[in-house]
Amino acid sequence: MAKGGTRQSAAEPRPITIKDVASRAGVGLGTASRVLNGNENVAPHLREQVFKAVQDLGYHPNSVARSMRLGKSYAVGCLVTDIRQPIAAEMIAAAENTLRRAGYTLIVASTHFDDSREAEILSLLQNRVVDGMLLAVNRDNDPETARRLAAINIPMVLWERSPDGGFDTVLTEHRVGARRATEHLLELGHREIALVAGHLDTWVGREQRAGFDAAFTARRLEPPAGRIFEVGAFGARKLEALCRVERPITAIIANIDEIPGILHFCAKRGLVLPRDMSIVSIGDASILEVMTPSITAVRGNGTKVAQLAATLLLKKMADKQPETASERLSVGMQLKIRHSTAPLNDGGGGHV
Amino acid sequence: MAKGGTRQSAAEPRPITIKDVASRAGVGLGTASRVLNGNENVAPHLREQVFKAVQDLGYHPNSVARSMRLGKSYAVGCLVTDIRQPIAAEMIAAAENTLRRAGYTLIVASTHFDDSREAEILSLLQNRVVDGMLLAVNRDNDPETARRLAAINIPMVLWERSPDGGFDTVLTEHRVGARRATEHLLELGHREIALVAGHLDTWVGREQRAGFDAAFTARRLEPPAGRIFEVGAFGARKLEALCRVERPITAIIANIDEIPGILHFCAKRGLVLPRDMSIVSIGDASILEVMTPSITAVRGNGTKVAQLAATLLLKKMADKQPETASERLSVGMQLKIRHSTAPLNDGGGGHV
DNA sequence: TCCCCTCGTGGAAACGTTTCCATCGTTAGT
DNA sequence: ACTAACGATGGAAACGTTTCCACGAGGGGA
Repeated sequence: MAKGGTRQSAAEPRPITIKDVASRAGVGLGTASRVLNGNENVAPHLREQVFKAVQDLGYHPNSVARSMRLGKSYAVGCLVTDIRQPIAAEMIAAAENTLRRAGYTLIVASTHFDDSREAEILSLLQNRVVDGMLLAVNRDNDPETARRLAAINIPMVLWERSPDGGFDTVLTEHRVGARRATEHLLELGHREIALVAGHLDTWVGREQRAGFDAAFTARRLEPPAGRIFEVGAFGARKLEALCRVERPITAIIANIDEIPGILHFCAKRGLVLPRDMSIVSIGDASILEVMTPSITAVRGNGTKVAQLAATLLLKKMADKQPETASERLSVGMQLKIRHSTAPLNDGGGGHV
Repeated sequence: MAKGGTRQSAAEPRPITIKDVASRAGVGLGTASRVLNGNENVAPHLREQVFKAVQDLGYHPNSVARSMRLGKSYAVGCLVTDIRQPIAAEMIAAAENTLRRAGYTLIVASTHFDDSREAEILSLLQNRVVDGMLLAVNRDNDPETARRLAAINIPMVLWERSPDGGFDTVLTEHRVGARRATEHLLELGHREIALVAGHLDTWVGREQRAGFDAAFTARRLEPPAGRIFEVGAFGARKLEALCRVERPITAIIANIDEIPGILHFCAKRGLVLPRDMSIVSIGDASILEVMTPSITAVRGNGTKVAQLAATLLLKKMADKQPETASERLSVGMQLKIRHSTAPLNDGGGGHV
């Protein structure tokens, strides 16, 4: 119908630019820009006029244009496996906090264990949409990913990933954590201990296994064979099998995500904690404290890790010369002994 | 020392632009741009040459420049109160998923209950750094915030916030959820029920109270006075008081965040669940299923809420005419009856 | 008194992209 | 065979900002 109508009449209002501000304030572009950026060398009355024009027009600077001119986006990317993991959320929150204070915004992305997404996100990076990157993707033995990472030439800090790649890394002492958990159980007399740890192709998973083994070998004990599993590749069937073998397990060290399933299994099978089974969680949460029985756990400090990582990233981004050597920071773990672990019960097992 | 050294020698490598690609491919800028944007009207051999040049040079388009030219950033902001709340993380994950599929990235920010941060973030918006916004900030009775929101003229969808403001909203039926939880307890014979709900200045909190009251009044019962609390403003002391009054409470409906504290209190005081106290959680988690006893809960569906919100936002962003009326979508809640709720025990209370 | 330096100011240039416009070559139709 | 039309192509313009450069005024020192 209105095909021939005046197009101008329905035109959207043109956004207000710094030019509008300058002309309204009766000054040049340069002066307007200087005022807005806090440059001192401007006459006070002109400064006033510019501020008034900004008020009158409701001007908001276009930060995309600013980014373009400056070659900086003031955005930091953060790539995690899954935001829904409480530890990831904790770290994101802490990183965001630190970064925001420095004027950066955080762009969050999840890979959800999908490598193609990881590649997609990493390519976003190279589009310069971010000035730096926090990476918590954990598969670190994939040569393709490593190659891609090495090809990125923006500041980047890795979380919980092998520090051997020459990148800046911030990590939790998972090896020490796992070792301490294991030692705790060994001291209680347990020998038949199962470990449900991170994936083998992640640094975290390997460290956990190393700590587990170290606790045994330091006592001249043989680490139990066939008792080590990956998260996800574990469940009631595996547990059932472990309870049916000649020397059934009496203790489990498991990632916090696996704890609900394990408790469920124990309850169903009539195993009473900690009498028939001792359990240590890798990773802590307030709910573990108030369960019956409360669950012994090794706890990291995701907030601290993230703060360190963010601070390190800020440093790297501020650094003009990217020649400085890569840094490696680590944060300890703490064993919280509660009531899900008890001395080994020599009795005839937990069959009801 | 090297003050007078040749500056050029140490110059950082100039980024590769589309101009470089064009000249290397022996074509004009326009052609290069057309190839990269999938425009069909380009001779196949030129297309080849351009792709080859891209490969050779390792060219990555600068998306900031692209945003600037297009007036679109392909970024969506997401403002939540606290990423660490599992429900928030769930929603962020789902929203990110949906948005990424449409080519958008998600910028996440937390207010941490700090209004000044909220303002700060909202002003970021107006800098056009995002094309749309998902808002889950929940204080909705603050006139200042409402004014600011109304002043923003980019597409925006609100989560779990009063739908009366004329904005597009997606929300969970918290009123129904609270009502169902309350009815469940009433049917079990409980009358002295405490409610620990969201803040009064949030839509969620008000809806929860309304549902709670509605369950009572529908049965011609008087809603209990002095038994309704806000999350955070609750704790062992309040609980203690509620157990010491003339008619002590026999059941609690509480936000999932408060459940650990409540369980802790009950354990310490020797109250056995569900004999001495029935508990319903508002919000669900897998851990609630496997606790002893397992915890009855009303569960929402954050994923669905977020998907709806993201889809709605995409629609709004694609819409040229922002004249369409505001929409309101809602997602139901479900009561999961487990073992933390039981018929009222008429006995003499739970003192051990 | 003249010159030089400094400080404040305005405007052009540049950032890297997309799009529009003009041009050129080719093909088809009369 | 000539013209008209159309499709492919190259390059200028524009997006909104910051920065650099040039210029002018004013003041102080010689």
